[in-house]
Amino acid sequence: MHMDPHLLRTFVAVLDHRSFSTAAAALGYTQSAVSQHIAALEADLGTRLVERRPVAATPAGARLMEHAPALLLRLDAARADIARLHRAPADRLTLACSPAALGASAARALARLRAAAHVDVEVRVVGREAVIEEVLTARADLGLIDGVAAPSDPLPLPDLGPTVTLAASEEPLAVLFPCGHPLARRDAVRLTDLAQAQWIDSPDTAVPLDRLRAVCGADGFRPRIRHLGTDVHGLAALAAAGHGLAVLPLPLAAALPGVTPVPVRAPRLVHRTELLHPADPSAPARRLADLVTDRGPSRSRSHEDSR
Amino acid sequence: MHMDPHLLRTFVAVLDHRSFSTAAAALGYTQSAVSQHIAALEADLGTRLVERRPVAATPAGARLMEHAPALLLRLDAARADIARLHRAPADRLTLACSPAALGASAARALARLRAAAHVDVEVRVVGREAVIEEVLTARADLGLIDGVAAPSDPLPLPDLGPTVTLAASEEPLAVLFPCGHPLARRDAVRLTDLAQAQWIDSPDTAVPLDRLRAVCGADGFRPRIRHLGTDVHGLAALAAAGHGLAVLPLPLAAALPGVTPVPVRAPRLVHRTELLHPADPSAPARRLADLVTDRGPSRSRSHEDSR
DNA sequence: TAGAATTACGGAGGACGTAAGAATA
DNA sequence: TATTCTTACGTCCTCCGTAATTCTA
Repeated sequence: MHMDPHLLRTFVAVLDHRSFSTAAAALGYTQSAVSQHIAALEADLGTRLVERRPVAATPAGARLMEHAPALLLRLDAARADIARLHRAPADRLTLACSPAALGASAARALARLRAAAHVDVEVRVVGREAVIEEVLTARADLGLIDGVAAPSDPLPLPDLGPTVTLAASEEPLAVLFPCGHPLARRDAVRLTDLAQAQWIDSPDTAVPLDRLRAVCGADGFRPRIRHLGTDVHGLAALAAAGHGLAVLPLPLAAALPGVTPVPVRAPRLVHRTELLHPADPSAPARRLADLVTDRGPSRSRSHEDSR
Repeated sequence: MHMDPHLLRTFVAVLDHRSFSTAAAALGYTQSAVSQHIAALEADLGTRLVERRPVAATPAGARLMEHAPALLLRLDAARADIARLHRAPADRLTLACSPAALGASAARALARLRAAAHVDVEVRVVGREAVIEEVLTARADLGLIDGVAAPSDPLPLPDLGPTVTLAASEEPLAVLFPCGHPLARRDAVRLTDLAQAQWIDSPDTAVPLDRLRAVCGADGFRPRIRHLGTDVHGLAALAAAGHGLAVLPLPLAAALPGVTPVPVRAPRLVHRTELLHPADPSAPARRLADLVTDRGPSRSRSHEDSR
């Protein structure tokens, strides 16, 4: 009865679904049970967490929502971590991948691995958060995740537990302009000059706008339309049609039809791809990690040895 | 019954105490209950987690130990975060502080705050992990934590949830030599040259040796004796007596008796102090934060907005 | 053989479903 | 008034303590 994971799970489900009843259905509970769960949590914490009709988080509930999903994820990660110990090495390697992380170098490494080791590889392209989730919960053996950072800085990844990140590659950034756009003929642009432009918010495919805001230390980058999913070509189509701008790695952007990528000159940033793997990856996973990073058995920074 | 926090709590206690019975006493349970908790966890995860007589973690148990304490801490953090919302602003400000973080600038800021705002301040000096714990669980309003990093790099802090870090200050590093030591007359030393020297492991007071190893990318830095607690002068006494070397910030080290601090030339590192505070600090806490960092109301990097 | 963990068992309390009752759009 | 959440209540099951049992240093 004391912050039970079940309670947290239904709490999250209720806010996700904005409804007790559909949350109950999703979890296989009765509406009544869900109601009791929320009531129990609220009694335990001594505050109302959820506003009913319409269902929404109270300030306290919003606070709890900053913790609960991470807690539940880590709980699953713990279970997965232990399960991994007693699991036969799979014959197939699963790689979770954010769209812009699946660049040429990763593809080449995969090809080499399949040729050399005759390992079946499954590549699953998902959003960035999902990459982390899949690696932590062992639904994927490895993850490739992309983002922007200052050159040779690590990506700021949240709360990974005993997981290891390995730098994979850095590439220049580019802004996608529709072909024929006045700025499309420039050699380079400054992101800060474009803060007031029209942007496409494509948090899972391109660089998320809030990340741009953070990294430029500037406001702006207001989304004009929102693009969900992990389809790079769909994003390119939107950009080509003039719906707004987006930031992608230059090599990837250069291969997209209908858009002209213009390198980002300032601030000095790179598109960085990192390889995520559990603390003790399987042998083929380790193999692939070495291939992707293009170096021999290698040092990597771990997340729990810090301070 | 599904990875209940209670079970995790007793699991951690059992391994901490290396005994079911003393863990039971510490938790206010019966030995029997503890035994049942462990059995339940092991049944749930399908593996033995604890070796009995002597009590020790199995490999799977060690895995779980990489998650359980963090989970429990975050659980407490969530509760504390919510409690903070409905709590009257305290008349007293509590600052948790790692020993080497309490430098001159922090002391000055505290003095100014007391003078300007007539706020009672309680400073509690504890180990680095405890600083994080106290801030997350709202036992302290603010935390000052120190460590080494490359210049203007953030400290690598684990899993802080919705917490904000604010750069406070950077200072040169120094190695503590006993006065009269042959190297004590040098202007500067390289840490890597000293990897094979005798070291004092003082993880809570000086820079932890494993951090030195990580940051130098070198092995060595073997502990000769271990110094626990948070007493800088005790550490200095040990160093002065020639028991081994330790790394501290230069300004602090210069004020210690019996030792000669020699600046670290390479690798290019700084002693960095960061101020930790919850996402919505109380007004006096915010005030102190601004004083410590010596700038007006200020931007800060948050931990959950990443990617 | 003593100290320490496990197993057996019973009672108290918690959790969930059914169903009836309030509340709001 | 219809939908959605809450409350009431009964049943089942879980949890923990007592106490007897087994294990091992």
